[in-house]
Amino acid sequence: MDNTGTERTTELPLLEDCMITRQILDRVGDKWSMLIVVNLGAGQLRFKELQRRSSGISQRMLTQTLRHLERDGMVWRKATPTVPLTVEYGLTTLGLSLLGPLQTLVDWVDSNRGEIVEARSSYDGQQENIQG
Amino acid sequence: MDNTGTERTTELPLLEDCMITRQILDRVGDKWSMLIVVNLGAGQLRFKELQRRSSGISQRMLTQTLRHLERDGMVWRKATPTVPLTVEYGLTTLGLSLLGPLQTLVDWVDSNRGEIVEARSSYDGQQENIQG
DNA sequence: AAATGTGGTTACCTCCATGTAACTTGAGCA
DNA sequence: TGCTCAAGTTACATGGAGGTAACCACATTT
Repeated sequence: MDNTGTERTTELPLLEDCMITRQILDRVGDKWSMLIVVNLGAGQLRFKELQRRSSGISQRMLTQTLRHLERDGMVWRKATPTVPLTVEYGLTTLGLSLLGPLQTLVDWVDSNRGEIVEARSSYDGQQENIQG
Repeated sequence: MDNTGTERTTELPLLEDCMITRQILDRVGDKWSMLIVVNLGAGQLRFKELQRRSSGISQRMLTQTLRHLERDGMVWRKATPTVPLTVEYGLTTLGLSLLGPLQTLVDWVDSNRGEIVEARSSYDGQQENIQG
């Protein structure tokens, strides 16, 4: 209900929505976000434990990914001022609700991995024949 | 279970599968693939028509994205040697089967866009207070 | 004094996805 | 002679995602 300047209640919703959708899907499609969400799906975790379970991620990328997810309201962060510092991360209601759609996609990949791999070999084989 | 070199039928499926899953999700998450798949979802299209419907994509990226999707067995290509050349693109059975999971994800984003945008504003507001 | 552990930040570098623009092919058409 | 079309290919430039490694603060342990 906040109109900047003159009323624009239902104006060009498609273009802006499309951009936001793309931004969000970019997040879903980035290298670590989905892994983090899935890893937090089982329950809250501390930073180091989360890093251990997300094999290969660096501190820098874990922090960055968590910040992005926190900004988007998928993940909460709770720091306890013990020594050393204790920080817990977990999924918000929003984050939890993403697990379903995500799982649908992962299941699809699992079901079709064979066919995709086969298609790739087949395609690459063709290319060999065409090129040198 | 560890045979290096000899028979390896169901060996370390997790690691390799995980990588392939990631590769495929990377494709899903790239800038144009999903748009192309959705645009082809309604039926086969010629190159230029597909480009027109995928607002903003360049010839180069359209070709590249289509090649990737073709390689993964999602899209078929049929060139007819007319003059000028006529090329039709469409979704394979595999590509069509992806539409469902994709739609699930897009629907989730549509349902939660408001909450995400709000979370972002809120988060950015906090940051302003903390930083200068 | 020095190492350890947690949860970061910062500087720096590299590679790749993407963008822009020019060129190609081959027939038709002016 | 040159322009146009479709469907690309190629060369070149660039931004940003991601990686590496060093640094920090603080208290405890060795």
